[in-house]
Amino acid sequence: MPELPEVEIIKLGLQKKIIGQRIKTIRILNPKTFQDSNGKPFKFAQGLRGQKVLNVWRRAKILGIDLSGDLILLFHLKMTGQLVWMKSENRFVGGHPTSDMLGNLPNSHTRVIFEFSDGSKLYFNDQRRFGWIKMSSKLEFRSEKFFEKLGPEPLEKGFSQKILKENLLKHLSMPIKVAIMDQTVVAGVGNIYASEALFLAQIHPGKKVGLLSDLEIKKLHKGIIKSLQDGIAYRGSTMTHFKDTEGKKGDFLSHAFVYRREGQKCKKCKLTIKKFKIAGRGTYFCPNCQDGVK
DNA sequence: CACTTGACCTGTCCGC
DNA sequence: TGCGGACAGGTCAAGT
Repeated sequence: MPELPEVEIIKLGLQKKIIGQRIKTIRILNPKTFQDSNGKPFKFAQGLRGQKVLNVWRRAKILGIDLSGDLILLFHLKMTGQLVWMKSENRFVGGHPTSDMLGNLPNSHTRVIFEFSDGSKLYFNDQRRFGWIKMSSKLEFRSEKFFEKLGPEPLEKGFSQKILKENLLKHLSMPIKVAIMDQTVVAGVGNIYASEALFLAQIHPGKKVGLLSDLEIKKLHKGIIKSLQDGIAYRGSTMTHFKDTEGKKGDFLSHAFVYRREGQKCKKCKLTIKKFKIAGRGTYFCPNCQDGVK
């Protein structure tokens, strides 16, 4: 599920809910999900007990929680991960869950449960079990190369056209869609927002990086930023799994130009949206609006 | 070295 | 109704 906008929505939700709370208990229902910094299942999660949540942050598609006691938790939700927060007694904020929301938790996909000092709980659910939580000390974290290779944050000032071009030029023969999903080129773009950004930039997803003009890179830079901002504004993309911290779906896909719109009319030119595969991933585009591979 | 494919998992949907 | 295959937000390691 989650690309940059979805993780951002979760970050904003958690900041409001858990900063200042202390961890009371942690239940690990799937040992593989909870790992040390080397990816080995963690055996000493009880070290978390009593630690206070100091901050919640995001880098690329990774969510971080800074704790007292020199500890850091990192979360990667991969395809189907969810972080859903509830007040005590498994009740949603705002009352009974609507059809947009989850049923009661834990469910069969709940892998880890954190309980906080006020009785609220944070459920890490993950149908496919690709997602992980890593725990390390701040000291260990600082010396880690974990984030070193990541490209720039596209919604921060450091993401200039110039940087995008420099990073793209390392991958001249790659289809542009694959290149912008490469986390070392730009951080946080995944399969949905890659298709959307390329539509906004009017570039065919299969066009080789080396064939892009400066104007196209300029439009792509804008398109990446715009699609991600819209993703956040509509509170993320839900195909089936993405939920925010209150269990609500995101609405971005009903505003998408191309993603999952195969056979439907282009919102700009009214011709038909097409789908094909690039590097094994479903890719959507408008053959009329997006420049071909010449 | 640059790039592509398969593996990791579970669930759903579609065609036969 | 059942069964096999393709596919689904991501990222590695292994292979070409």
